[in-house]
Amino acid sequence: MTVSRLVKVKKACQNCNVRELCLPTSLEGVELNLMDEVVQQRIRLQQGDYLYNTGDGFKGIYAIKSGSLKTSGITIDGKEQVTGFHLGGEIIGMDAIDEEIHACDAIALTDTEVCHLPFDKIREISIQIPPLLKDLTRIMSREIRREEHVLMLLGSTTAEQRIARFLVNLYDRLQKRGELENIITLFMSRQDVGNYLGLAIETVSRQFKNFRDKQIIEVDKKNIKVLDMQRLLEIAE
Amino acid sequence: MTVSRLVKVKKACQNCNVRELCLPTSLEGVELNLMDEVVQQRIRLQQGDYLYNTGDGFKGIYAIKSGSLKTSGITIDGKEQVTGFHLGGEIIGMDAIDEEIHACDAIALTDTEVCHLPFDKIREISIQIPPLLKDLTRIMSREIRREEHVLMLLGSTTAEQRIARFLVNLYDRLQKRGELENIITLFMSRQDVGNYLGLAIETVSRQFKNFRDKQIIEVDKKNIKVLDMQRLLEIAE
DNA sequence: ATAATAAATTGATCCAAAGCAAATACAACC
DNA sequence: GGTTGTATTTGCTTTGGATCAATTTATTAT
Repeated sequence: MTVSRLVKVKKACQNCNVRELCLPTSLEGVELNLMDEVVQQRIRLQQGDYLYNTGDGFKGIYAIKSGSLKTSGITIDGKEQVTGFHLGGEIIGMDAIDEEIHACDAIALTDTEVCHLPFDKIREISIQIPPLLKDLTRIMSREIRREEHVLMLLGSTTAEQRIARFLVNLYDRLQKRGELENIITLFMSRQDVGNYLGLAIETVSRQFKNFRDKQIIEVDKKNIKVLDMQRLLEIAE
Repeated sequence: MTVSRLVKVKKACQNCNVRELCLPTSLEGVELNLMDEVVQQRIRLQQGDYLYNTGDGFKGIYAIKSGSLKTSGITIDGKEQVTGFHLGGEIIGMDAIDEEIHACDAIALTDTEVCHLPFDKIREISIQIPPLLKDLTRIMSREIRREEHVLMLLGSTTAEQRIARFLVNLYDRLQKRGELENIITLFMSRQDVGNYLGLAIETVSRQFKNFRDKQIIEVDKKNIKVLDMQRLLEIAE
């Protein structure tokens, strides 16, 4: 099902123009340069579609144009473990470069558009255009640091602190992408939040209530309005 | 103190020969190729020495020849958070490539030797020798996957499972490096283990006792002898 | 050696978050 | 509209692991 979608999109959008079709406004210079040179196709995903599955052969990395995805692996005992949420302007799939096999699933959480960046071509062009090589290493380095950051996030002891840090992080990323002032759109389920943060969904729900009671946020299903960012930052520390 | 050590080593070991001086036997091909081209100096660290501090300017990445290090960041509220343990054959410092500032501390847990790999030179040579570019991206990809793996590790609910997974992971890495059969040498303190796994040191201690009572391991201070790997794997799942 | 300091273990208590269960809200479908 | 299935919230109970405190075991210095 996902595969047929991919094929269809491929036909519809060969060599699409980067600037026109595949550029989230939030993309920073490094991604922009890279994409400009190597983008070949745009892929549309509906909510729930897989961009790739664990075990899939590596075909390249993906720049997220719009929408959102989660990456999640399967632990040895068969349970899902969400390892990250990804927004427009970010690049995913770099964990598969080494072994040429994807080590996790990437699933669209909303309708999403990504640009496929064939990695062989990236390498090829990086040799011809040295500044692009710098961009490439910077992008990969950033991903390493992002994951280190998640590790720090999970280091917090209390559920309250984890949720606060999660919200602050998401807020920052959404604001950077020009989303509505003070609104955090949770594009993932409570289940995914809990899984990601190592908390039961009930705990996630109760912490939202906790912050609501303290007049720090307003919760309307998937939309969270931040009323008191100062307090939220204090709790996150 | 660390700085003076670095300077001293620099003088003693300029342009040391890679094959002779800086090669852990466990280094895989990709690191080996890379190092062969760009290694300039070897750095000796004593237990407790910092290879770099958070905020230090980025001077390059480091291939660990022998010994072990931990990387740890400081959370917003000032507490330490261990983000990884690193053994001979691994490469650290790649999180700083993007912003050219180290985002964490790297501290030697035992007497350690590392090879300094200036990153500008790596890029330069990668352009001249394309296979090295592939090696470089593979090494960075591997680091991304390693951190994803840690995230999965922390996803496990119970302390017992976390400790089991931690031991299995360490066992595998040490065996790959040709360490003694069935012996896991804990080169880090219980404090570090607990911090890394998000557990109190008392819990770490009690879980070791738990596995000891179950005849799964034998604990002699820093040395853990695995008596029943099957059981350990079952608990880790 | 012995003292002093730090690391690790063990015991006992307490609490935050998990687990269970039931109720409510939402979405998709006929 | 109503019905079914899913997601979320809320209440209640249980428990795993944190915390506090004391002891034992290492390590370092004198």
